[in-house]
Amino acid sequence: MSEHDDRLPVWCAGKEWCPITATATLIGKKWHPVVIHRLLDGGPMGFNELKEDVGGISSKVLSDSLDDLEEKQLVNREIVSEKPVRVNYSLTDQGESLEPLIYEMRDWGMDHLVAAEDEEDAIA
Amino acid sequence: MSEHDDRLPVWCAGKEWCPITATATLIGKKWHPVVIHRLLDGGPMGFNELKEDVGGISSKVLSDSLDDLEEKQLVNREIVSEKPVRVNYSLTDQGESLEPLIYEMRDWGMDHLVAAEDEEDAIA
DNA sequence: CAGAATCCCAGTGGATACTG
DNA sequence: CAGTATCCACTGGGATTCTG
Repeated sequence: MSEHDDRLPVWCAGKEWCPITATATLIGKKWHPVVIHRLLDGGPMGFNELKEDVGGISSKVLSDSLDDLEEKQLVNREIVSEKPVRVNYSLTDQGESLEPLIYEMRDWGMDHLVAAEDEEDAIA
Repeated sequence: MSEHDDRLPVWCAGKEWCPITATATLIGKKWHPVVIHRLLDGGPMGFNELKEDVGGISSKVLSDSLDDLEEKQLVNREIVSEKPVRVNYSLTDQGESLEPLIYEMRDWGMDHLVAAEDEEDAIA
């Protein structure tokens, strides 16, 4: 542990290191949570399979996202075969550990936003 | 319920409406999670109090964030007095319902990123 | 199949200064 | 006290095209 322990309350604030901001920085980009969710739920898979599964994402953006997630140690990239090229994406242990968080996001959305959508439909 | 129910698995995909992306859209901006966390943990408070509490955020950005959170129905803005101007920010019920998610973010960060920080320190 | 290369744009977020 | 007003730099993400 570092010297900030006596200054920083457990919950943190933005002044120094903040676990919430840190977490948000890791998975806060547009497609990251969904990509992780697909890998959690669908197991290891290839690039185009993942692309299909995520849906609505371009190759470039998925590629960028995967690069970022790999750099952040949340996703493993494994070359399975050379000809034809076959790559397998899976979650690292760190990535897998996000399971409760990702599911919490999904469940919250289901519980609190579906209803809102329906209300809007009702109004419209 | 709408007609997509038979096409969309419970977990969703990006193709149509996705609860994960929807949730991320709500709280995915840089300071949103921290602001919500401060309000969860510190109760209703005024603008500058919140600014201090969050730490490292400018007036403009906090103002923008609060506008956005208010528009998204996660935060209440209540004018308490006119002279001097006194405003009170608090969470709506919808905002409060994010408690498990926000705490999950905090806890995950504490559990999985503090160690990483320490490793980096060790290497450096 | 799994991307890389380019181009481009809108949206954040930060700095600074000012106000009712 | 609680913001606004500017200005700006950055970058994330989308469309399109090309490649080993």
